[in-house]
Parts: sequence; structure tokens; C-alpha cells
Amino acid sequence: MLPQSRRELILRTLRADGPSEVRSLADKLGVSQATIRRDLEQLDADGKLTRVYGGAMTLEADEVDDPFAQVAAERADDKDAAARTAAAMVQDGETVLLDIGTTMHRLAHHLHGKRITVVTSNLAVFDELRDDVDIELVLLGGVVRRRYHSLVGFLTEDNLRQVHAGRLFLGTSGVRGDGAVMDTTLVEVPLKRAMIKAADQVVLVADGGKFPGVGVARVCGPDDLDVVVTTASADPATRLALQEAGVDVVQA
Amino acid sequence: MLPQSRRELILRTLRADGPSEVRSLADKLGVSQATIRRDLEQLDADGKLTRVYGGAMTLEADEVDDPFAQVAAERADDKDAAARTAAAMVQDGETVLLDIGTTMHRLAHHLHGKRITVVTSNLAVFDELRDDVDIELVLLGGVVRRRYHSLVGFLTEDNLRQVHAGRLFLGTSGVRGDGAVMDTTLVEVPLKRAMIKAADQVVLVADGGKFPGVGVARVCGPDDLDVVVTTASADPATRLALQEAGVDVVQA
DNA sequence: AAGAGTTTGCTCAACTCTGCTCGACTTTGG
DNA sequence: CCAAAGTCGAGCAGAGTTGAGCAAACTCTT
Repeated sequence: MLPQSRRELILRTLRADGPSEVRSLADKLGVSQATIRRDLEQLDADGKLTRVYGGAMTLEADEVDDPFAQVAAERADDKDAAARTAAAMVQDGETVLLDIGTTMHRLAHHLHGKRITVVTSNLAVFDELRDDVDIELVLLGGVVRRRYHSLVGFLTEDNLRQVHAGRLFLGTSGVRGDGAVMDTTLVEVPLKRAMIKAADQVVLVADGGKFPGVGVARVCGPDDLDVVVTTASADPATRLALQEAGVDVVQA
Repeated sequence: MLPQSRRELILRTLRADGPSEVRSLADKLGVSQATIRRDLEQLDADGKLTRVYGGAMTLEADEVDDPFAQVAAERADDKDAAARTAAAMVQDGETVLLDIGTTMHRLAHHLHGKRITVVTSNLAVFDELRDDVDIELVLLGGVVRRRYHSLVGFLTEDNLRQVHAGRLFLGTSGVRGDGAVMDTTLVEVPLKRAMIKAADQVVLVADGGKFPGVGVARVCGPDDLDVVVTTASADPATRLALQEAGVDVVQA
């Protein structure tokens, strides 16, 4: 068995069975606990899982299939930097709409302490903010998608037609060279479009590793974006394409 | 069990079941009280819960549903019996709509293992069922009311107009002598009415202590009910009034 | 076929977690 | 107001976990 395969198997096991101990993983995969520890250490550094005393837990089932996984180590910090910068834009009294995905969860983490209204169908955001009494929290209806920690479906779209937010923070699987925002999860595309319609200002939060990036479906073009928050590693050409389309590109 | 998993389980337990004692948590999780104390200490330091003498509670004040809250504690067995009987009516494949309130949370607890679709705006029900992969869970949108563990507002009503369920399980603060269903929380009344419209069959679940009972607002009359699940202590006169209105009164 | 570089399993000291005990403190019920 | 019961936090020892170092096995290149 290849080390890389073993690591993917570890991630799959975590996603299927939840938190696992070092011992059980070692037994299951037929290697020593020392090897598992090294695997977990690396996967944690890559931001693929959360290392805890005695084992590991899943983080999210977000970008596991990400072809840019090699640079993910730097990108964990990158992602958080982008999320923090985006969160800093939010002023007390605002109403913000938060997309699905781990980036938005990190962003929500940096919203603590603000007196704002947050609208979302992201269950990770909901869990993060549900006990923060300073934040008015509005959850969009929908079918619970456990793997993606989100609510989706026509109920969500329906709710989105009834709400309005000053600012939308949008996530993505990648931004194409021409500035188009892409996504890999088809069911989310109509939701993202509905969110764009429901907000005055659209802020795309995407660490540099997503420039240029791919995805199955096109969510929107650069014309629909007002601001893009990214990091230093973003591809200059894509960046230029966005700026030429009139998008304000902010570097975290 | 990983220490970290245990801590998350503690938080989830608190959200689902309300304030817990150190002893009951220790029993439930199979560890010593000393360990629970250390967990609570850490979670309190992290701002995840509020430590109180003898146990812990969620950050927000406890769910004081109605003036009957104290009585509810004493009537726990009664309430649970009614909830269990009501849950037993549900067959695999059904779609059920669950009202707000602690009774519905107990009912949800007895739904584990069934392959059904549950629609609700009750966050305690959501917490109870969110990890049960056999259950398709649909959450109605709305504003998070932390004190009541629920989602309310026009988004909820809007979603309710779009969904349909075979059966609605309805809670109440009390049933009047003439069979009218009452409620103390005004904001929930339009929701309950919308739920009644969205379901083929309306099942009121109310332990005997709510017969006869009061409330500020009238939710619906006995004509809107199909079945009432209650317990032995229910007032016979109110019971008769219901039966005369054609309601099937089931005793748990 | 040999060498460089990586991966793996083992050992060991440091650390963390857990359950226990004990004295101090808080709550409860007279 | 007092005493009994329960709860708390500190300290301790044992069990388990961790990361570092090291040698053997393996892979890839030359």
C-alpha cells in the first residue's frame, strides 16, 4: 500500500466512522502506531483533519478532492488569513449572508464580538454562532446534508427570495482564468446564484490556491462580484482579469 | 472514546437535554465525575458552556417555554409516555412535521431507528436527529430563538407553505374545556396554524396535566385535530368535548 | 548494482489524561 | 443558625500518548 493511499484511507475512515483513535487506525491499516502518528501529523498540517489527543477527527468534507493538495499546508494559514481579512470588513449593525463551505466557517469564527445579523444555510456557521447572543442568527430552511454541513434545496432558495443582506460572502472551489467563479457541487449552484441576487455587495473569499482553479459548474462571472479577498499566492493573470472587470481585489 | 469527542458530546447533550448534572454526565459517558469536572472546566474556559454548581448549562438561559415549565419537570414521566406513544404511530417511509417545544424533542428521541423524513423548526429536534443517517431531516428556515431552541418568523411560515407532511405532531401549553388548543407564545401561533395546513393528519401530543389548560392565544379548535395523545390524568370533561368533536383520543 | 533519499518500526523520556483521595466549600433542610 | 449531604479543586499515581532519535527496509535514480 502506498503511503498516499493510506492517508486517503485515513481521511475516508474518519469521514465514514467519525473520530478515530491511533490504535484502531493502526490495526485497521496494518501499520504501526508510529506511522499513523506521522500520517496524522502531516494531514493535520495540510488542514485535512484535526489532530486530537489520542487520535483525530474530521474537519470538513470540503476540499478533499482538491487537486492542489500539495500546497495545502500553506493554504491552511492562507485560508484563515483571507477569512480574517474578510471578517474585518463587517461593521456592527450589518446584515451578512454566508455561503456554504469551510472558508465561511472560518470567517464566522472571526465574527464573534460583532453585533450583526448573520443569514446562512451553513450548519458549521450555525454551530459556531448559535451561542453568541450578540449575533442575530437567521437560518435558511432546507434539507440537511450531513456530509457538507449545510442545508440545501428549494426551501433554501425560497427563503433566499425573501431575505436581503447588505453583504454576501461567497466561497468557491476555484476561479477560472477569465474571472468566472466555479463550483464542484452542482446542487449548490442555484443557491449561490440566489444568494448573489439577495445581496447588495458580493464578496468572494478565496485563498490564492484557488487562482486559477476549476470546477464543474460556472456560478457567475466577474461582473457579479464587487470585491475579492485573496492572498499573495493568487495567480496574477486571473487577478488582472478580475480587476479589468471592475472588481476590487483585496489581498489579505 | 476520544477526550475531544467526549467534550463535543457534552455540549450536544446540554443543547438537546438542557442543564445536566456532573453525575448524570459521568454515568452517560462512562467516565468518572472528576473527568467530567475537568471537561466542564475547560469548556467553560473556552466559553462553550456555563459552569454552575452541580453541573453545567448552555450559555443561554434555559428554555423556559411557558409558565408550566416547573410543572413540566415533575410531569416528565407523563410527558415521555405520551411522546413515546405518539412516536410509535410513525411508520417507515412517513413524512412527519414536528412542532416546537420539549414534548416534541422527547418524541424525536423515540424516532431513532425509523427510516422517515422529519420536518421541523425545533432546534432541539434538530440536535437530536442530526447524526441519525436513517432520518432525512428538513429544517425550516427562520430567526434563531435561542431561549426557545427554535426557528420562527416569516421565513418559517414561507417554508411551511411549500412543504407537506402526512402527519403533524403538535404541542400545546394547554387544551381548554371546549377542546380549543391554546398557546402562550404569540409568535408561534401563526406557525402552528401554518403547520396544521401543511399536514394531512394533526396529532396533538399533550400530557394529562394540560387538560384543561390555558394560554393567551387560541391556536385552533377541536375540529382541526384528528388525534390527541394524552395520559390518564387528563380531565374527563375536556376529553369528552374532544371526542364529541370527532377527535380520536388515545391514552398513553 | 550501488548510492541517495525516503519510509517504517522500535525504543525511550516527557507529557497528558484519568480515577482516586482528601480537606474546603456550597447547598439544603431542619 | 446549624448540621448533614453534596460538590469542588488540588494533589498523586498509574495508564496511555506523544515526539524524537535511530537503524533496517524500501524506492528511485544513476
